Amino acid sequence: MLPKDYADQNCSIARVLELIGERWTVLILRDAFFGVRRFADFAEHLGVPRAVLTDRLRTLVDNGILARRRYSEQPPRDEYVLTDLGVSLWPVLYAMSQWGEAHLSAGGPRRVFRHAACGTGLDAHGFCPRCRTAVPAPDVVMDDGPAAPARDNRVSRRLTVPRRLLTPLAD
Amino acid sequence: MLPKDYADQNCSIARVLELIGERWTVLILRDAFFGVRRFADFAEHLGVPRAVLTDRLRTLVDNGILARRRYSEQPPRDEYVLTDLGVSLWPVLYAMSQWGEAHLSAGGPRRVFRHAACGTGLDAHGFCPRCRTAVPAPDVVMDDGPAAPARDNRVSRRLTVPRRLLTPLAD
DNA sequence: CCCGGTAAGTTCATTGATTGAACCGATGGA
DNA sequence: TCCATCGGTTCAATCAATGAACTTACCGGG
Repeated sequence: MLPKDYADQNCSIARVLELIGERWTVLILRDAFFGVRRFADFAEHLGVPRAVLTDRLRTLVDNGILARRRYSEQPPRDEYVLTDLGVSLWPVLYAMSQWGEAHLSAGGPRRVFRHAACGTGLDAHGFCPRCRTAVPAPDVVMDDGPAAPARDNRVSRRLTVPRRLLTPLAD
Repeated sequence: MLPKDYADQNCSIARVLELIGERWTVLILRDAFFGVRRFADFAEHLGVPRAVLTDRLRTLVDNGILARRRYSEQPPRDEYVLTDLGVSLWPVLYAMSQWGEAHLSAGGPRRVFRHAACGTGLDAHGFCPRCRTAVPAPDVVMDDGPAAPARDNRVSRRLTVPRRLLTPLAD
């Protein structure tokens, strides 16, 4: 979105939008929750221009939402993983997902989310109805729903389900 | 943000972002929940360029999130109010607000939200801990928190608290 | 040694969006 | 008559996004 700042500094929603409100940023975070970590995988999966991806990853790292980690010294290679602060954004993403599934997806949900501990589907608020507890992102398992889309690119095919959130993509 | 579309059509989050992901849109919705309805009030409160406001309001109306209603025939004057579909976006806004208050606001929350029926503060998920129930936007009362900002413009001053969400601004 | 491939970027010209100031038309009030 | 309000539109200048090409470092094979 935006030149990114909102003068309307007083509101916490405006402050959040300054961190995650730019175009592509929320989709980058969604992919990070699903296990995408590498620059090339984000670029291929999202179709985002590489220059924009570079900028967004840098902003997220600067704000402590992602961490850049070296996973290979020779050759030098970095990956981007959600920090604890980043993981705590899950309720925002989940709320968007649920609204979209409820109001924009004819034929049922594309994806469903379950409590890893018991396998029960989460409710609209991210609670496990069986355990009567809020389920944080690391305890969520994602699976295909009845309206699951075709996996039409290499990254999508590596994004196998059922899959626990934050589990890195296999090669 | 953006040219507004995301080719990655398969994901419900991407679809939601196509509706509410452009710059300013979420802040327009926030104001609509707080009771702002008129073009001039949105423009003054947000500091958004009028041409952009026109475009965003039109997009939201076209997608059924806001409704345009005539509130005066002579002179002809329209206002913008949330539809039921728009009101159902509250959990998305609430999740953003809670994350911002928890992680970006030193000195406690700027705003607090209570269950209108019992006066109890809502938890991080929008539940009333006393009634053990999810609280929809029309049953939420907003109030100043310990870090409440100064009211530095005319619209802010008309945004009195405590205030039930969706209650229109008085003149 | 040379060639091809992968990963993670950078550069740059073109296109598109945002900004802010100015303008407009209808009405209402002093 | 003059000024103000409301709800916009218009337009030039600025800023951001796009996509293709290029770069650097390394690895593996022949």
